[in-house]
Amino acid sequence: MKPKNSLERVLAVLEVFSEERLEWTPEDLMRELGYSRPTLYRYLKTLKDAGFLMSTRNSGVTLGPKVVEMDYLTRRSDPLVLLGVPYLKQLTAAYSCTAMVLRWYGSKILCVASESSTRNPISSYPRGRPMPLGRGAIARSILALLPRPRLVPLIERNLADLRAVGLGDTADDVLKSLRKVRKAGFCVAYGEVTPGAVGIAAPVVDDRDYPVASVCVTIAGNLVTGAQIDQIGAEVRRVASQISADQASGKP
Amino acid sequence: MKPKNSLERVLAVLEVFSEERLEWTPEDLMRELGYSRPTLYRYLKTLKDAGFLMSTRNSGVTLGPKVVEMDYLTRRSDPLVLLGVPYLKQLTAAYSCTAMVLRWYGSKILCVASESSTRNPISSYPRGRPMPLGRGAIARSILALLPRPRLVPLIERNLADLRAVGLGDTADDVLKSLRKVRKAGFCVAYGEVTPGAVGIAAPVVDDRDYPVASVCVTIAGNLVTGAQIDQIGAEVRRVASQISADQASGKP
DNA sequence: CATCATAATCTCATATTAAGAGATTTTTAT
DNA sequence: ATAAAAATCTCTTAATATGAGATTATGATG
Repeated sequence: MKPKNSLERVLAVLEVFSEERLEWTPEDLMRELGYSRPTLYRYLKTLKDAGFLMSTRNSGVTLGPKVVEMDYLTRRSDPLVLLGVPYLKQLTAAYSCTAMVLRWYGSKILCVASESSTRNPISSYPRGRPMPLGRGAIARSILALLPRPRLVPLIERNLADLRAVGLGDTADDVLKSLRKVRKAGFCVAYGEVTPGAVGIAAPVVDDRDYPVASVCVTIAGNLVTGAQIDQIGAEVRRVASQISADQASGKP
Repeated sequence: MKPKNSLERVLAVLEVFSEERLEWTPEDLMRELGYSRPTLYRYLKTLKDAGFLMSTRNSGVTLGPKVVEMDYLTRRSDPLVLLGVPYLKQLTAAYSCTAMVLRWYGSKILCVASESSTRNPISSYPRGRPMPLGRGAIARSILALLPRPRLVPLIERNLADLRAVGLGDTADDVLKSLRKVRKAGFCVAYGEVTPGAVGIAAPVVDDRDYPVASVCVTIAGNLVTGAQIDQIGAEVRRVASQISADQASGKP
């Protein structure tokens, strides 16, 4: 997993930025990445000139405006966003809720589109914030479709969380639970990510039935009955499979 | 301006994506950038693995999810966003308008934060979309503070637009107009970017009085009188200089 | 399902150029 | 004005990025 060529080494600089560490000094970067002083400064200069990084007043660096510009372009080009948003609007029109499309990439779940019809949306996962793998309907709707060899290590890495939300004590139990999710075609979770919020999610798949995203409706728990949840679930599943089909056929 | 080292050459791949061209085929990239087939594919592989690009179904590439993730981090780290948003909320609470902070970077103006208190905001420039340099209060509020040698080529490149909005016929006339803007400390424009919308903008500067951003209030023209515009202008100027001060002192 | 067309990867010799130690210059703080 | 810290420069050497062409995947089509 260690960067080999100089291309990967430059990009590795951008990898170290995280919610926990939004700003880095050259000194710390040298230590973290093991680059020599001239090399690191060369990299930083290149990345700053391209707008990926910018300097802070304390001679540190942060992510820069080029990122903002590219994200705007992503909003206009990502097929899941373009296809998804109209459906999300349908869902938020029908229910007082937050509706989202979340991408499965690397081993992360990332919100890419979000619509709300409630005054103060309860979701704490806006566009771009990675979601936990071990909690919530979204994660499970995706995990349920992963091939076993890919799935097992992920389960093991998140077993504590998965256990906490009652998916089973052992990895095998979790696998069994996920098989049920797979069969149902959607997944419901009560307050696992946000207290008081019910999550209802269904997977979006590519032409090989591999999961690429999830559609999720988040709604205040005290607003819905069990029957309504089933109804919403069916609708979310419909939307997700619709997006899957649109996507596979190159709709937009 | 041509990329020299391999670092810049990889990053140049990301530069070709624009609102006009959101998807590229390897073939077109080879032609556009002049890279050989193996080299280009090597670059694409690296960028895809890092999540900066992703493949489309027609064997093309688009910007990828890593961009989305980084933008989220940018929203949490950019001092102008962090400092600016509370002020923007003040402004939108006081008037029925859209209030924004826009960065000056490269030779572009980029919205980085935006708040609205109107039902259907009229602004067509959301976060990440570059604004034209020759039109609007925002552009002028920034141009007015640029040192002459930096400014003149920009004026010449945008003279058609600048003339169209009545800034003057020659570059010299434009310079004179900008001097007035500089003196006033804020700038007003009527429907230059969006028909029917009045833009009121003031510059944010660094500790050397170099412009780094602009604060702008956009409001429907039929909602405000001349006197109110002056009042808003004073307030926008106050906010901009407040952000400038906060920023220079490392407030957040 | 075989065949063809297109897309992507591989091989390998060579020239290019990244890298780093250490010195030097520039910037910032006091 | 002076010291401390930050950033850049120089130059040699080893490392590696490059591209022509061949090869292998992948996908489309009848």
